[in-house]
Amino acid sequence: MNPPATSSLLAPGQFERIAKALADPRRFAMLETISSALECPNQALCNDFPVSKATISHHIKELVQAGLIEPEREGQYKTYRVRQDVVNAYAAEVIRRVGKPRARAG
Amino acid sequence: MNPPATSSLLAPGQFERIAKALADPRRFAMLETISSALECPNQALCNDFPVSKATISHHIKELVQAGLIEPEREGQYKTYRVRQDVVNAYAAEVIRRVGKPRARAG
DNA sequence: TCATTTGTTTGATGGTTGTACAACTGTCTC
DNA sequence: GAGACAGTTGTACAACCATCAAACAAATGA
Repeated sequence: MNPPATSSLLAPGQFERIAKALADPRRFAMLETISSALECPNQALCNDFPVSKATISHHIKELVQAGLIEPEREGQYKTYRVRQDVVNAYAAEVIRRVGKPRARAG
Repeated sequence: MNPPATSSLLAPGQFERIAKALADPRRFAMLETISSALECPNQALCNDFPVSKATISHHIKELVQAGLIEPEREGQYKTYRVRQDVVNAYAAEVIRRVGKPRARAG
């Protein structure tokens, strides 16, 4: 029962999914673009990245499934927001797992 | 010690390399294993993971090239240590880039 | 030097993934 | 409903990658 501190935000398997989502440079750049605006319309991504809209949709899907961004419908359009708490939880989890010497459990 | 800024530790391109290195679950698990001991001999990895030594060598190489671990020769054997400063710098860089709303450059 | 142990490199292979094109769904306006 | 715009999905392909087996290299010990 005791939900531990920071990592409880990440569902099982989410850590790996995030790691994979962040691994592709283009996808990470898209995440940065989304992060650079409070609300990023999909079209902005189509303008900023020289890939087809299908590819953008694919990357967006990965980011959403990783829990890194949240889509918002605005009528015909779609915008996205970065889940900063998830990003922070991921970074914290990385540090917790490999960022400091493990306690000797002794 | 006062490790100055967090990201200056990462060389150009290292961020992407680290992201890719962390993306594979098995490789990350190896990094965890190395992190769990102050010095991890290669044999420990061979015992803990059901993959061939060639595969282990390959993953180790990736981790070294990403700057995440440092090899140490001990005569016939080899051990590894996690560069916690690099891990921390990576986590900090993730947060800096996408972990908080971008300043509006104002 | 030879044999053993440890780790690396090479070549091959099956799976994963980033990408595009085409077709589809959904929404808005008329 | 028709047409236009925005985004998704299916299919296909090329590049990448994790993996192994085998050959190779390096160090130890007899």
